[in-house]
Amino acid sequence: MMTQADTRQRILDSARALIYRRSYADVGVAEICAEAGVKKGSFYHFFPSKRDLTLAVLDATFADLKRDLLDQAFADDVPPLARLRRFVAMNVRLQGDLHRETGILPGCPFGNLAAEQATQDQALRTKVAGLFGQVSAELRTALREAVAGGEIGPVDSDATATAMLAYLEGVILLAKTQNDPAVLERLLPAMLDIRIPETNAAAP
Amino acid sequence: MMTQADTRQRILDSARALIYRRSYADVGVAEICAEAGVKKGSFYHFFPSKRDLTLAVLDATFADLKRDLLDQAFADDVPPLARLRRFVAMNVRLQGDLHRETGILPGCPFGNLAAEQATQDQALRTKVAGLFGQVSAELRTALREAVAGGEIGPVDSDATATAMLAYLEGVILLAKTQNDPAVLERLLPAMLDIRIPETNAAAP
DNA sequence: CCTAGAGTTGACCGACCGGTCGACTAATAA
DNA sequence: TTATTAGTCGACCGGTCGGTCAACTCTAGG
Repeated sequence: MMTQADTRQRILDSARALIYRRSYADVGVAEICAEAGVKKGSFYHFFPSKRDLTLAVLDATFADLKRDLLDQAFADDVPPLARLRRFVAMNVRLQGDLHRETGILPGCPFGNLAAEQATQDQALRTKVAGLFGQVSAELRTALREAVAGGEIGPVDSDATATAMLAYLEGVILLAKTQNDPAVLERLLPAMLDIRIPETNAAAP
Repeated sequence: MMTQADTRQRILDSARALIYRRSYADVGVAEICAEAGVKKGSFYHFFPSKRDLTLAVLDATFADLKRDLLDQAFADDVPPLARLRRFVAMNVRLQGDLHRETGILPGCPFGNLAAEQATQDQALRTKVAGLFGQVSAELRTALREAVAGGEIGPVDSDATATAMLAYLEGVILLAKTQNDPAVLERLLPAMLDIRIPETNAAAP
């Protein structure tokens, strides 16, 4: 058959789409296999468990996110603050496109999984925590460069970056709850104004 | 027996605790019944379905939240901004206490459910959306009074209230992902600085 | 005292869960 | 040619899922 050894990839793709549009617990191995046109025996040839598959899905999702969103938004062809604006605009557009195409606003694949599984599966929790860390690192770099370039005053770039990520996640969650991309359009630009000042740890 | 007609309440309490510490999908009716010391048949005497039980759980959770958190934080014994500060402090303390007692940071019961079920169950989604609306209404009132009293400059109090709620949800989600209440302590106070200005819809 | 209905019980349902396994096929390497 | 091995397949596992049901007990009202 023309279906060579990309079986693993098809499983990965199906799982990613299904879990993203629904949830981890609500999508079974059997359904993933059916979508991928693969039998269950083959599934367990490539992945030792549904959990391990999900870990791989997270990595694949982040790889695409980095290529299509982070690397584009934070490219240094514009000043740091403009990169942040671009990042906001791309997030708004992304969820808006998804909503227009599917009728649902699926939210953030990482946030969704964390909310669902963080208290039950430490491996999934720490994996998501690591990916969040990579996103906030991009924000932090942009913030540092904005401070260094005098675009903004001094801030705790680490805390501010995390706060911006938190705000992004929260706005996306609210938009998902209302199934309305307009929430993102109205609220997300305020992410750019978040500032957490440095704590001067200067003891007497 | 002394277990009179509070059966319904025991089911409600067990379900609430289990779903909050784990997730909607991972907690089964059988487990809820076992915790409540009730047989499955009795469960379905009081609730037509697991979904309807969850709707009731959400209402009960919000009722307690309103009594123990919203009514306390937004009492008018202090100026509006001080109420917001109190609201922040109470949220930080609440999640911190939960983490200290159980070792896990369970996050927001509404946000968790929305992230898990918003794309699959419209009744649950709109229910959570309504509860979020009630929380942001409290924030909005405080903001309006802060503006009216001159504590802060003019803002779009509706958008700002929603943005504050989004930030709260996002910070709680990040803290849950890292299972670390320190995230809340460090980031949540910045909620008070969020401002979304009015859009002057003045057409020419 | 009798009846009606609320509440309780536990056995039971079909479907599905994540995961296993041994038989098989096809390609590769010695 | 033969031995090895990665990949495929589908039947199968015990357990659990949400939900049903007929029979039962208890209690309040007439």
